[in-house]
Amino acid sequence: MRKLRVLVVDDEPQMVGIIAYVLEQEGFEALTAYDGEQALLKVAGERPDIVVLDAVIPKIDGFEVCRRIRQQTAIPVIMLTVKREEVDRIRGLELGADDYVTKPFSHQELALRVKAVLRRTGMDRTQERIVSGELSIDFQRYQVTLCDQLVDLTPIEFRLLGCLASNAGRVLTWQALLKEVWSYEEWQAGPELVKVHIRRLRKKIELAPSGPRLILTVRGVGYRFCNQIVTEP
Amino acid sequence: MRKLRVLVVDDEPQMVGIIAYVLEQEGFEALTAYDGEQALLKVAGERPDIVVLDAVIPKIDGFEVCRRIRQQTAIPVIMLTVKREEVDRIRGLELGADDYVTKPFSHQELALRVKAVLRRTGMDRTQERIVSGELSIDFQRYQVTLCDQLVDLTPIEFRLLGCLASNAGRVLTWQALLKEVWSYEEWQAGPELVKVHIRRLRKKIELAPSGPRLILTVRGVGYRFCNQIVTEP
DNA sequence: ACATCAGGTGATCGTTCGGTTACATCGTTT
DNA sequence: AAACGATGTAACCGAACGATCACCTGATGT
Repeated sequence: MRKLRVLVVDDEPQMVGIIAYVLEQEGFEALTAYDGEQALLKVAGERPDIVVLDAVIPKIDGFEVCRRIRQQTAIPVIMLTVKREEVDRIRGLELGADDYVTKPFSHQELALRVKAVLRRTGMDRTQERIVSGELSIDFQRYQVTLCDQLVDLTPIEFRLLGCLASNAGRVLTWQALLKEVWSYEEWQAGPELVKVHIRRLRKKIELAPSGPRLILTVRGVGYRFCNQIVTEP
Repeated sequence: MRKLRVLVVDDEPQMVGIIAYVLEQEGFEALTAYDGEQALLKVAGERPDIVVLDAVIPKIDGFEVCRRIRQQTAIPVIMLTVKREEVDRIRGLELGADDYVTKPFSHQELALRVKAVLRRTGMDRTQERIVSGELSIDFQRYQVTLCDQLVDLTPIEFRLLGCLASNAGRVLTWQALLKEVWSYEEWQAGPELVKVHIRRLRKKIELAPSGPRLILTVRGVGYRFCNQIVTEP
């Protein structure tokens, strides 16, 4: 499960350092930039999951940076400002920032806001458990239970299931799965690899492996994890 | 809820005073020492929960003090140095310090680091004991008992157990353990180091070392401390 | 109805990972 | 100086794991 990446932008290196440190403690990966130009470059090049952006920065100011980011991408932005009164004024500007935090702020508060924004925007992958009917996946314990019985999965099986389940409802192609689960490019292995592992996974978690109810195959496309009970014809 | 106790060591009384004040504001209890000899005596006599240690102090220098503390106890240490470049050089020295802070530092930052280290190393324990079945870990006395019998653990073994037990249920990779128990970066040692120490620890606390019930291995991932009885199919 | 193709199934083989033991090193103790 | 205990390193073994293949099954289209 990939770490979420935060781009921290501020002109004071000390502030950047502290914020980066705090967020790293909370399990994020921190990227840094010290002016508006750098910020936009890093956004384009590194594709962070969220940006924490000071309003007053050199080259291009924070508001403009925010506007451009939101114009070109869907990456959420949290803005830092000094004055509380400013917040209301800024909100009117329709910059599209997802949240505003006034300096000074507690570190806890910032971390909470970052998480909250990610959760709201649906980018949150920090989820620790997925429960779907009789099946429960615990990412912290690396444990899967089916009808309250422990199921013993290998690392790849676990990642495969995790990948499918956290995209429940969506169809994933074998190429996508290769990339997510194996970190392979599609030329590094064929669809057989995925097939075999899907098979083994089904054998372990499906009550009737030949009539799968959780991992459904969408012919010609890929596989889809389903949490709803399917009515049989 | 017991207050966590911090030993602050520096040769400048003023600096000691400031640090102590800041940490007291944050809810810690502060002890003080002004040279290396005093520091070691206080560590032995008072058993603080964490030590904040300046590099340049009389009698015995900070690095040596750090090394000795970590050799004889599991108490985490934060070192203060003047030069930022020094930090990288020192990190390589395998002193085992848990974090490094360069002067000058903001008070906020120091407090934050202290808390972070305590959280990471699992020595956070406002809780003083962890009891899991026949096993009991006493963080105040640095003692572990198994079936009411004292078990003699080395400092590393104690830290390892403490780290696993205070993250009970969560799987910790060997990289994470290296970082939290040894304060190593992952290139400084391989998985063998962790393997061997896990083995030694199991030999001492597991009733049947080959069928471990407390320290479980999750193949391909890491180790997990388990406090619940798992029903096998 | 038949050919074709995607997906399912089972077996096999080389590799990896964790457990284990033995040994080298360093500091401390006697 | 010798002995000991704690720690780190290296080598080996065996079981578990993962990749590939060969073959089967069932759907689809002409």
